[in-house]
Amino acid sequence: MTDLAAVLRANGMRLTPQRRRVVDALARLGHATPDAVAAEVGGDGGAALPASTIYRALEALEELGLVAHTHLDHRAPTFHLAGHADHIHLVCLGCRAVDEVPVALAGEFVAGLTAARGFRADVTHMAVHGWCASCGGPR
Amino acid sequence: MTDLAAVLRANGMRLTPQRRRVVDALARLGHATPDAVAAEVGGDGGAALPASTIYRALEALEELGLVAHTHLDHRAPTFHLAGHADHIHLVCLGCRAVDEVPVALAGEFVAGLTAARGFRADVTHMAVHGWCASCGGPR
DNA sequence: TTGAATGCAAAAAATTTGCATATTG
DNA sequence: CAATATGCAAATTTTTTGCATTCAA
Repeated sequence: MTDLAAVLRANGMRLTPQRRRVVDALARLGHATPDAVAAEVGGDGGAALPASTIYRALEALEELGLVAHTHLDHRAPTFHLAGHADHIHLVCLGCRAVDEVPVALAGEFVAGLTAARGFRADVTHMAVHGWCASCGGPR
Repeated sequence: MTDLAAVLRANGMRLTPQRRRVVDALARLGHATPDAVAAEVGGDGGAALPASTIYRALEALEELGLVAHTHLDHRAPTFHLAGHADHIHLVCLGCRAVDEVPVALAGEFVAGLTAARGFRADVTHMAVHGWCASCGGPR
């Protein structure tokens, strides 16, 4: 909480009520598109925020690593709080279902990337596409 | 080649010169956004194709598993031929650089997903975000 | 006080859709 | 021939930008 303000301030940024509302919305939703965030923010009785504010807030928060995003589907990016990111998304190309698995499953993979390229993967941003148990695969 | 036509026909679809040009463009580019495909298709001296045709061609080809896409950056999806997908993309959140590593690195990870959920991951569609060796990471 | 953020409105992008017409198989 | 695709133009959707004004620190 106050930590939020601290991180922002440490980077010459400010904790505005709008940004707080965006963070709260993400906390409630788990993960959501900018559009969904806008709807949630406006839904709590408060006045809706203009799209530009939502986008700029998400961008600012992401820059500091407080928020991250993945692409679960074709269009719209899906944002979530860094703290909420405790799972990897499995997106079925057949039925579009989204499943989640613990990040631990990718442990070796991540370690391998670091070893091979010095790349520190943020698996919490990851969406893996493929075919779920019920779907046939490309036909 | 003829295989392309065969797969399309087997699904009640047709191999039109436009679709062939889109496939050729992807083959030349490796991977590209719909916009880049349009530019490449138009660049070879041939007439440019309307955006809708490009989108519809990519959609049709993707449905059959002949083409796939990833999200290397925030916006635009990046398409590539199924055959070209022999690597995983590492996208640096710091400098936006895109590196590639062999899919083999994810072997165990993929196997784990299948074991845990019966999910057959198509790693060729995967983009892993994180921080490259030269970039500091979230600050 | 003072630079960072917001609101608004307008501009850009990026996709999608309707439909008459042209084409493939 | 008959059903699938294309071309075009218009409509959507999504995201970005400019700027005067407000507000957090």
